[in-house]
Amino acid sequence: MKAYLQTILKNALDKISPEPVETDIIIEKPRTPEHGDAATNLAMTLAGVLRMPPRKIAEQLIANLEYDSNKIKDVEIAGPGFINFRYADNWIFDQLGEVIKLGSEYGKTTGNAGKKMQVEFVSANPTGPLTVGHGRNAVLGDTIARLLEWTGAEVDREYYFNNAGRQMRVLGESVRARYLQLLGEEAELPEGGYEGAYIADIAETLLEKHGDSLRDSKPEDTVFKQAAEEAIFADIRNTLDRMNIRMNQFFNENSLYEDKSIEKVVSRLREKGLVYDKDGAVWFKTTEFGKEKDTVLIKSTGEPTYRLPDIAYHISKLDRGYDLCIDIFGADHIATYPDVVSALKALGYDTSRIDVQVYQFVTIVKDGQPFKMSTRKANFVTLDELMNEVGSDVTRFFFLMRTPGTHLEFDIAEAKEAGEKNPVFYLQYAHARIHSIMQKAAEEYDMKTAPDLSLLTHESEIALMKQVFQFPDAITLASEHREPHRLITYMNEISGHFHKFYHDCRIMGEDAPIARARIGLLQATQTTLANGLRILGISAPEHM
RNA sequence: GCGCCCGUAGCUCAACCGGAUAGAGCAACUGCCUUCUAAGCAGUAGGUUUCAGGUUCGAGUCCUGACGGGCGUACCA
Repeated sequence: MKAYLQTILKNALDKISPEPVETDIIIEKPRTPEHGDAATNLAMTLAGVLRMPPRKIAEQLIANLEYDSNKIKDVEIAGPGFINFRYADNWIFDQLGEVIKLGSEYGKTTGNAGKKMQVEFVSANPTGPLTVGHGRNAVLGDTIARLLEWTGAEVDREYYFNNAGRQMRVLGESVRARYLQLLGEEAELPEGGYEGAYIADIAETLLEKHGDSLRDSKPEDTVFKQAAEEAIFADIRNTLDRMNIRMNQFFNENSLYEDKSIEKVVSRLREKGLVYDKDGAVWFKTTEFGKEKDTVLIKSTGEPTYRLPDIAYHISKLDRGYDLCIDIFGADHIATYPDVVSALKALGYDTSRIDVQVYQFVTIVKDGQPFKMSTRKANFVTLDELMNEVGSDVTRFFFLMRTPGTHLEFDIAEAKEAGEKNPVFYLQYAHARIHSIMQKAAEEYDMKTAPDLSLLTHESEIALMKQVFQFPDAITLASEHREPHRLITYMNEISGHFHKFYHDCRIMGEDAPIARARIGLLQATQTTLANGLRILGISAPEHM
């Protein structure tokens, strides 16, 4: 419908304008029902270009507007120059029939059909369990991937990690210390070691597996680190699994060293004259790209900084042929990606294929106080703990319901108490209620007969139908902005319209034709709710 | 110091490239279950969108400055 309105408006515009006008035609759903079902501000945006008052332009547009009366019932000028449209009844009923027919496919669009995309997210190094601090990243990345899938794209979910750095070395040494302690030896955690109880657990399984044969091990022996990495990754995968997140690939930073891509990046940049040696280190001329200082790529110790593998990693992504690569980054990475983009651009890559989404940090509030988390010091609330308390639906919903760009306050106590008050239940309850009615109705009415949907004339029925039709637009909007909360806003609205309808209109006890028509509307609504919840990765329960 | 992000009801947050009367939930108050799930519905109250200017037909949204908060600004990741 949106596209249809844009087309007929464009045609009308071509007729009244002496010269072709290039402009985006914006169709919005007005806030208040009195302003119709759809509206455009086209006449107002054109006032400057055409040098005419907006209302005058609107009049001419309408005079030249050719539309199908089976789709549009009414067009009017309102306010300072808005053009408001009202949908024809026939169109509404036809659409509802379509929704019922499409079922679990309803809402899928083709905007990104044929495109291969990748979302990289979580990407926490395996030094400890996933905490609520990782939660926002994990849920945003997965849901954005789902949204893109619904717009037709083929999407890979990738987890990037590094198991070779100093962090991991300290992790291994921490496990070794705990292992020796279990053997009764005097052993201390290394400087900055990991204090969490999970380290001792890993040491214990090593003891069961190897007995005391590792007593004479050296700190640099990798058996401890490997055991830790395996155990922690198993834990992380399990946590992600509980949240309905399944990665397609875990990408090890180390492979970029093994296949020499790191070296190649440096030599390629050097060829371009963007790299030089100074004080034993290798520098990247970021001043060429407007930065105040150049940046070190390889330290004088010979160890690269994280930027270098980051560049090589993004080259790998682009070389793998993705049309679009989305990075989900916390605000702490905000300063790093411009260097990556600069390097890629300098090497001739099309950086429009890279899309960095930065979300703001979550402030954890515990016992009424801001709570600073540290994996090393084992000051954290894990996602598993949170899910044990409130389940994965509430966990996902909580991280999705707010704009990624604003700070989010996460009060542990509040989340745990959420229980019946949680807004996710508002959506799920609507779904469960419909299921319950449908079951009862199936006993009473013949569900096989085709419903006469034109019997749906109640104010609440009309409002609900129109809300159902907004679903594909809501998905498109959320996926284009990479903002899942926009879909949640929509889901809240449709749930509200359903609950109102439920209150105003009955099924059971009504005459068969009207009951049958309402069941059709319920079916479409339930489909929409179920599909929306599926995109959000939240269950659509049949009973509550 | 400099850069990026944020500031909306008592609290947590919406507001679709700048559009019509800034909306929800929680908390408070008032009604609605002998009838399909009251985890619901209807209503009342709550706002100088942090502040001061500017841009224009129109600003919560864009620009400048101030104030407040977060994050960067490493040969840490």
